[in-house]
Amino acid sequence: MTFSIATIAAANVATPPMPAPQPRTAGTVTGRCAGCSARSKGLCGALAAGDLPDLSTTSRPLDLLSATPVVMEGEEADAVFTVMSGMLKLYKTLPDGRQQITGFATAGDVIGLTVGTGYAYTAETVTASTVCRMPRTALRRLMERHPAVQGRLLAMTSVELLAAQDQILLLGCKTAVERVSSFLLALSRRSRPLADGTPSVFLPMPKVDIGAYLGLRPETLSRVLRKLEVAGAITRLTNDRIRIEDPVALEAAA
Amino acid sequence: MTFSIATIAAANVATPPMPAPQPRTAGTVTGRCAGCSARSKGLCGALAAGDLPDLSTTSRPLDLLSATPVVMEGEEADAVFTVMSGMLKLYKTLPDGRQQITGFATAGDVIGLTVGTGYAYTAETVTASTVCRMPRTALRRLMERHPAVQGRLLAMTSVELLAAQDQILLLGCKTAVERVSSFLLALSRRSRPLADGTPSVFLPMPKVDIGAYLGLRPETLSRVLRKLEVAGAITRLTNDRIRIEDPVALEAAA
DNA sequence: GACCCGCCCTGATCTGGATCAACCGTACCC
DNA sequence: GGGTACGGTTGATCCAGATCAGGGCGGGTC
Repeated sequence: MTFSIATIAAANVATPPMPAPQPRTAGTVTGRCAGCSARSKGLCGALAAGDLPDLSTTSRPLDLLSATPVVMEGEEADAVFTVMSGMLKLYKTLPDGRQQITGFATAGDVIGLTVGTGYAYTAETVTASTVCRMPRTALRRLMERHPAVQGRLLAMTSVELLAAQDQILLLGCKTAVERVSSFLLALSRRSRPLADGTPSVFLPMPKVDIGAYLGLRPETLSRVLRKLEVAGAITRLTNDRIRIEDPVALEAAA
Repeated sequence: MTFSIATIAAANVATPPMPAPQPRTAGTVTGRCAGCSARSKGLCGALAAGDLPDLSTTSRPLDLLSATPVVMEGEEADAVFTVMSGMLKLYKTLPDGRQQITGFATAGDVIGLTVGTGYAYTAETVTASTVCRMPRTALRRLMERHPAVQGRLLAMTSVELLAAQDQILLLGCKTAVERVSSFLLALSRRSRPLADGTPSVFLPMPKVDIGAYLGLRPETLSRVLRKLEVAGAITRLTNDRIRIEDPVALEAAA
């Protein structure tokens, strides 16, 4: 039986870099958020520097090993999490165990938002990650005190909705080759090119997870990647990095 | 060539009940929104009765025939529409013409919301419908004047996101029988049962549209409905109405 | 009335991706 | 080192749903 850290905060937390619970001295606490790498992203970007104490007193960073559940579908949603580093997968599960990954979360993404009382999906780290936990009550208070937070929340939710509708189009209409090509292109737009300028994508998650995101079996994904490689559209540098050789060809395939 | 009424307001508007542009007499205008059947839903539900003039002066109802486009994917998003009656389909189109319906909109739903400058999908009536048009600038002003509107917007967007994620699960994992069963159950939860108390669903849209929503061909949909009928789970009363005979069996199939 | 057209249904066949099975390379552990 | 477990790849086969084809029916028009 696994428990999510939403309810059992001590589970699966990496030992060395976890900061011990800090006293609420304003100085220390403001400094923590001020130096945060995700400071300008997520919900926190909606706040001015002067408002940081409101964040620091309620939020707490957590360093997590890979394969650690953060929130569990259906569990009571008592906190939201901002990803500071690493990558998580978000997925839904059918009663018989089939899983559909609805998205991957990286730095700046906020997970655990919900309209009801329970989380809508399970979130689990795919690499070692750092997330920042904020209780739901604190988020509510933050929204009341800072209307800009609500606006940011609306903008983020709208962007997620757009992405979800694109995914619906992908799953409902596209072939395996089109799905993989679309996926690689979408990732390459969000990542830095290699030193020589050619675009590349980093795939830290296992192939079975990419398949579960695209509605494909890992065998099919493997075959499609090989086909794209033979066609000269991509090169597989390592198991977790692909170089895009011909973005135009990929675009045509997507 | 078709044009959406977002840009050409006079096209495809039904002749008789279309109210002529009204003078801005506060009385008339407040009355229009006060008597609106969608008054408590959509964005308008976030406003108190005293604030109705803010709505009435900027919104305008439109009666539309079936198969009328309201917004077109990619077109400049200069207005949002609240559905007052009827039904619309929302869909995305691939370059080669394949279409994926992302949802159906009924009374109270708001269409045309977007984060960017262009609409994210095409919306088209499937039955004769009445929608209420509000320019985007008016919505922006309304949000500034009434913070509750923004909250309502956030709630509505979040609910849509949940629905989109459920649809991703459906398209990514489920079989044809599971998709159709899930669809019928979801609809039956939102509709009134028949006079004798048994639940039923109303399907005014053509079968090809239901298929495009569920990621199935119409032939497959037809076969699945027949199979469910033979199994005793449903009865097809007319072409556009189905009675749910055995909700438990449907639940099991979904 | 006769005709047409769009929607729906049903049967026959095809196929893209799933499934089943085997193998390989790498990481980890004793 | 050897053993083992896991992720990834490849090949062979299968099948759910797509595609192709034909026919029925109801509504609209002349």
